[in-house]
Amino acid sequence: MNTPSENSATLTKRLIDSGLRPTAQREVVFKVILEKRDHPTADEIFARVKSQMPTISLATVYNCLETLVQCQLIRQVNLERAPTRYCPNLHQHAHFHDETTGQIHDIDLPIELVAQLHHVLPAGFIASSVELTFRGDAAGTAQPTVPADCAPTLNNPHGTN
Amino acid sequence: MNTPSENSATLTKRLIDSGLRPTAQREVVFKVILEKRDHPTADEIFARVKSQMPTISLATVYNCLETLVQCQLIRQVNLERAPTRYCPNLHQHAHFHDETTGQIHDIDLPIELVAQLHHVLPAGFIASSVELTFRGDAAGTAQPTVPADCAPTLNNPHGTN
DNA sequence: AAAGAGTTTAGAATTATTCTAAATCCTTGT
DNA sequence: ACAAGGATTTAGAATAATTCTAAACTCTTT
Repeated sequence: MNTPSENSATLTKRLIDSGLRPTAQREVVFKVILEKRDHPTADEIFARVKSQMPTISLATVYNCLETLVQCQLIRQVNLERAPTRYCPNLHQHAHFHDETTGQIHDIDLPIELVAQLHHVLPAGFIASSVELTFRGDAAGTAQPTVPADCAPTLNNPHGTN
Repeated sequence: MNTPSENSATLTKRLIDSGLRPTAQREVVFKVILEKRDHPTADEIFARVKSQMPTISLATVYNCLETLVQCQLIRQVNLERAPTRYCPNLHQHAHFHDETTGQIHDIDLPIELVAQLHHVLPAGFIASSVELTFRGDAAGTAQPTVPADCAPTLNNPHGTN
């Protein structure tokens, strides 16, 4: 488990390593994404951030998100015909999109399976990332698969479970 | 291999089975998607269709695409922050998005692997579909992985290879 | 041939995202 | 401390993709 100030320190380090500046806007955007382990859209993030920093603009939120994705602090998730969502879970995992509730669940992926996935690629194809999305119904499941208290974090990228 | 008229017959059957009407617009949209084994956007499809049916509207193309997806005659593919693409290949397969050229390649998926993917789902999660997308570089590869002449078709849904 | 459902059409509306140019904020050299 | 210069933020305009709307059209059935 890591504290907000540890996350903030990591953010600062990553930004500086990439030749970028640690700004209050980048920090608060990152913070609200980590606070809640869901998959918010840019607009949702904008709404959450505004309560803490009422003067921030939507364009800045988009800029910050782009920066955070670049620095590999968050990932981008796209579902069919829906606004882009952002995911703080950097652990290798799949997404399950519940078509009934619209909820997105993180699904753990065994490392061996990920390796196997890469083996399906013909010679010459080098994948830098894989995205696996299931669509269907999660019968009676309202809880996230990865509870917040053992979820992967910056300083513990693979989680405690 | 199947002929255009066989495809058209299948389309008609599927539509009628779903209580929908086989219309000239639906037929021509389906036809242009099958003609070229790529992953066109709605706009690209609109452009191709217009040469054969100049009066068709973009809204109709969107309507037809929705219908075809519903009838499981084509699939929808979404890449990050990019317009939706449509795929005539119904064979279980992954997509490889070449970030250098922007091209999308179909990647064959062994049936066992697909089964394994479903096994990662916790109890209660029933997936009706899976989407697997790789992102990276396809060194020097300009040919599609599934050549058109043995690609899966309506009457031969798993292809000849 | 009238009724009624399904479909198409053009254009407006909406939504998500990116662009632009001016203002502001840091950092660094002096 | 202070000016220069690059990085960042801001508001609002612009763009792109998609969906909506309402009228017209077209089948099919009576």
